[in-house]
Amino acid sequence: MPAPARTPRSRWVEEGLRALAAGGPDAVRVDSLAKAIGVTRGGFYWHFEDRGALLEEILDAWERTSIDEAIERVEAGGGDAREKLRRLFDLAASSRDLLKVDLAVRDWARRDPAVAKRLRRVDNRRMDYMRSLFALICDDEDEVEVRCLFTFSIFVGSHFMRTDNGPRSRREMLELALDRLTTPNFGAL
Amino acid sequence: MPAPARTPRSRWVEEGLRALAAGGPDAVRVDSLAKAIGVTRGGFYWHFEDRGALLEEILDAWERTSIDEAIERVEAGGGDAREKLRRLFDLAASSRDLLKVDLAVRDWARRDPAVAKRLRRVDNRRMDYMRSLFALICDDEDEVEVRCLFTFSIFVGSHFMRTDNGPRSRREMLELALDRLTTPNFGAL
DNA sequence: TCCGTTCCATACAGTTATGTACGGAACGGA
DNA sequence: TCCGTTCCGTACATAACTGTATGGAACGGA
Repeated sequence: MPAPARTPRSRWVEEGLRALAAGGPDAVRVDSLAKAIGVTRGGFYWHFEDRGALLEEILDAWERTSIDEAIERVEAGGGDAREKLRRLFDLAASSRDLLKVDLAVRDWARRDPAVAKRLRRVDNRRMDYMRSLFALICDDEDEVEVRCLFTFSIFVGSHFMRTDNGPRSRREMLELALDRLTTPNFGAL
Repeated sequence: MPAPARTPRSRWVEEGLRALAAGGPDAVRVDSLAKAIGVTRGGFYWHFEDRGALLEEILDAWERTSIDEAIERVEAGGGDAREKLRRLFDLAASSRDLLKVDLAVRDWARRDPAVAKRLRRVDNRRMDYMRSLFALICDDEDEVEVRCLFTFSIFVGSHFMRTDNGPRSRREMLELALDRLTTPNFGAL
């Protein structure tokens, strides 16, 4: 019967995610993954049709863990909408590796329509979830939308910005912004 | 005396910017630039030491045009702070090519410290300029900072997001957000 | 011990890129 | 017409990577 998997399929995907996070899709090279794992490319082509097939599976893995798991974990904690938003933000900021994959995929999506389609699916689900939370905090529909946009923008944008020391530190700024965003009807014009 | 430049140095930089915008730094290949221009690589190495030298000059060009020219153009239009912010936003959203270079540089900066340093310089100058404008609109210092963060985040983040049809269109959303941000003291908590 | 499954190493062919060397071609003055 | 500047084309050496083919090695049952 089956012999144990020494370097199973998942290992290549795992190492692929690491490479993607570190250097984008162009850094996902069969050669370097093999070197990182400590084997030659021999086994790779037993598992995968070609390099493209690996990239697909990498995206599959990212898509699964980045929506389902995330929302699940936030919901599991319970609490009101404000606490959940807090937790969502902390979660997004915490798991360093997953975040880097996320950013790499975002750039990748700019030039690959198939990747863009996947990202759209993921972002829409995240946005829907956020909308449902903000709707519990404020009544006005436009207000909800604007807060979603701000929140999502800060989450994504802040990692692509390189600004240092204005009057306040980055961390302080995010805190301040978050407080604003989770305060009921602060700006119902 | 000097013969006319048929494919001058600047031509390579220009085509390099185009490639960078389209596919990131990895897409800036001496070979493909030559093909795009319609010559062989022969002349390239007369102008540049190597591929790295070209990348440096590409970044130089981006740095020059993306701060100095931008701020200059916004200031040239005159008007009050609100109008200038409006114009700043329109400008940023309009020139498609420059924007794409900007986004490519942002991703690039995540893995190259030298690029990150340049981006920091640029972003700080932009942030300083925005801060000076928002300070004319609202008094509270924290308020100014939060608005800067929101504005910059939306500018950068919205191009890395892939969300469609919430209740309102993307364009409407940005309008709505901008109105909020340029309204004096809307949320002076 | 033998067998099937799972994987690894090695060798090879092909592609695409870099950088170097060098012989010119084109062009505008003098 | 000759010359210097500015480039272009070609050939060559090298490197990095992809994918294929093939012969096994390691391992756990039966």
